[in-house]
Amino acid sequence: MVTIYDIAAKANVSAMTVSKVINNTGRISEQTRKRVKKVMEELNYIPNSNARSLVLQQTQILSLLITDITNPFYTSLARGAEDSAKKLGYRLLFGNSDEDYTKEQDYVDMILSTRVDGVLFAPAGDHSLKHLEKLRAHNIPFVIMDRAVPGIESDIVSGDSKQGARNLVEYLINLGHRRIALVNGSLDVSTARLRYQGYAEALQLHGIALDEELVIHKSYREYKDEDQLLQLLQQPSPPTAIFAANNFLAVGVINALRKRGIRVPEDMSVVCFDDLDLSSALDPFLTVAAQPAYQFGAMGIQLLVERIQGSAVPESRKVILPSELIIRSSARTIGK
Amino acid sequence: MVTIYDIAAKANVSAMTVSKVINNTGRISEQTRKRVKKVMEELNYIPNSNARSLVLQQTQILSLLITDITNPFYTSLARGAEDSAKKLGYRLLFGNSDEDYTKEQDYVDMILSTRVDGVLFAPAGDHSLKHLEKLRAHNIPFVIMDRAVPGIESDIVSGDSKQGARNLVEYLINLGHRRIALVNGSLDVSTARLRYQGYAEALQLHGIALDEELVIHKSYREYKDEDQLLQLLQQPSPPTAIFAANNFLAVGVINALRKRGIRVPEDMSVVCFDDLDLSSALDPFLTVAAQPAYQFGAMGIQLLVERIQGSAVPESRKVILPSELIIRSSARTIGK
DNA sequence: AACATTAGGGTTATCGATAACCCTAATGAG
DNA sequence: CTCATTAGGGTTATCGATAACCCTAATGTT
Repeated sequence: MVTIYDIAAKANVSAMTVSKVINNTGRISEQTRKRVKKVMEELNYIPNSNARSLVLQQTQILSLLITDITNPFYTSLARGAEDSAKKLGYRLLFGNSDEDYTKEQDYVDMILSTRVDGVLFAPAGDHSLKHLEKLRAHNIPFVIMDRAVPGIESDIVSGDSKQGARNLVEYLINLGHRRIALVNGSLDVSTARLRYQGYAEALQLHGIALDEELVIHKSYREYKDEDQLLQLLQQPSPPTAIFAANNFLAVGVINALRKRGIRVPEDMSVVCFDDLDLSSALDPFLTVAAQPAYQFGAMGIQLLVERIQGSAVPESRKVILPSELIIRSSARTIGK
Repeated sequence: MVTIYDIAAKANVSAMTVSKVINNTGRISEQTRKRVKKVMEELNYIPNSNARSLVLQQTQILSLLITDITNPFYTSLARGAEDSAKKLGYRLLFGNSDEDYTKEQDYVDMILSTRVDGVLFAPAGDHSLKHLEKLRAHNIPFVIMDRAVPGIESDIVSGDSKQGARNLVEYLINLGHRRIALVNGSLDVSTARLRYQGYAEALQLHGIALDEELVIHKSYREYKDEDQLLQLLQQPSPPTAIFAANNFLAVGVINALRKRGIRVPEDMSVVCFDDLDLSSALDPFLTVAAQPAYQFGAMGIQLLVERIQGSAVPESRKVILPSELIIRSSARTIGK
């Protein structure tokens, strides 16, 4: 690999002069500058960012840790983050924890040893606390995405899970549904708790008793376990509608229903949080509370960079992006 | 940040001893080793991989450059690559070129300056040649994914686009279709050329003349331009079936058709390359030639690491993964 | 004319870790 | 008892780039 010393030798200057040309600092005559630049091109010089980072104590790299790269919500978020990072002059190091705390821990160590300038962190859940504390202990700025983690104060960009859930459930109630089931994510994820609360509030507001028999808490990703769903349906007074707490759960629920010959929406209404992008483009079927995932990422990077550059207020900032109720055809009036 | 010198001072040894403990090299007594390790934990030491990379001349980082992070094909591929990289002890630096040569170039420079050990490269198209040549000029090993680039010899993992296309078109022919349109990607992408060839061969094999009026070449991502499609349909002898060269194009085509009140598959059959994952899980509708995207990534990393570690044969290796024809309901027998 | 500036560039130390080599006391061999 | 080994660890130089400071000749000032 060619280094600034190679350039220096060939251009008959010192390495420092080359460095000054590269960074546009110091006093260099136009003549010398041109000569150096020409040699740089001839030798195909590419600066070594490891060496640079070592002395500058900064890398111009941000890390984005998401929990599921196959989920459209996170890939849209990633694109928002990437575009925003690029605009601000940062590179992005992606990580994918697969909703797995062990993988998440590995990534945190990797992040620390890479000395990234900051982290956009979508936590797997409440137990991510110690990973965030580790980042903080090492003074790495971070912004939390999507899921709040009790016990940690920080900038965060999230959706309005409670309100979104309320909107969906009220929509179902307005269609005449009274027995509404909730297929939720794990309760150690903040969004799952809030969606549960929104669900409960909507019911209460309309004088409907919350029946815990109608609520399942599993994981946002285990959308293939059908046993619990079966139990749900075999109750004396089964639900007429199901609120799935995210897109993957909705797909799992609908698949399971169809396998049993239960049609959606004819026999069962289904709504969910998060849109499906391509799916919905192909077939506008699922009624959802869609979140502006791209904005999540773009906004997150912006907050993060402000934090890194010290231009942010000292207090932590909470950005809550509203979700949009998109009514399609997976739910219908009860009885008809 | 804590360095090995801090550890050394507190443990009353030299920095070199700490380094030896970390890397398990040299001769260190069990007693000293334990003492050093204890101090490392107390101080929460994390090695600086930039410093390490500088002297070792290797980073343990691989780069994965894809062309569209919102396409399920590439996200599955990314997961395969990630799992495989992790297993082999490498970190993964993602990049997303958005099918844009300029972005791709930026990423190549970034990759070079990061001094990654190797690159898994999904090229935007034929003009990626100069980017690959640049990598080669700098002696960075790479494996090409999905799309071959004329003019460059290298390891490559790709699908069998020609065969997959033939299968799809023959399937349509067997259903009785004779007027079959092709909505293709840009011809400066190898897979688009091969899918076109497969399409042509299938027609020829069955004695059907290829009518260029039925062929559109656009981009794999511009699936929203409906004008050309309109022309296609307004011909004297319009097509009865459409072969879309990838999943996004299929979605665009179907949307455009529906907007005009043309039903799929009743009025028009549609098939395509690449599956839609979530969509297909929700609604097994599109008949597709599905590629094993996860294997693409996993296999790619494996080839790459073999290349890096010098355990590969000197000749470049071409891995071709077959696609699978999945028949669902977006195409039907003509006339019925 | 004498001194102060400044343009243009060079020297040296440093970031954190490791390779290559060196050193010393203790142990072993004969 | 004497010399050779070895266990255990330390010294020094190096990776590539930059910060901080230094140096010299030319230019400007009064």
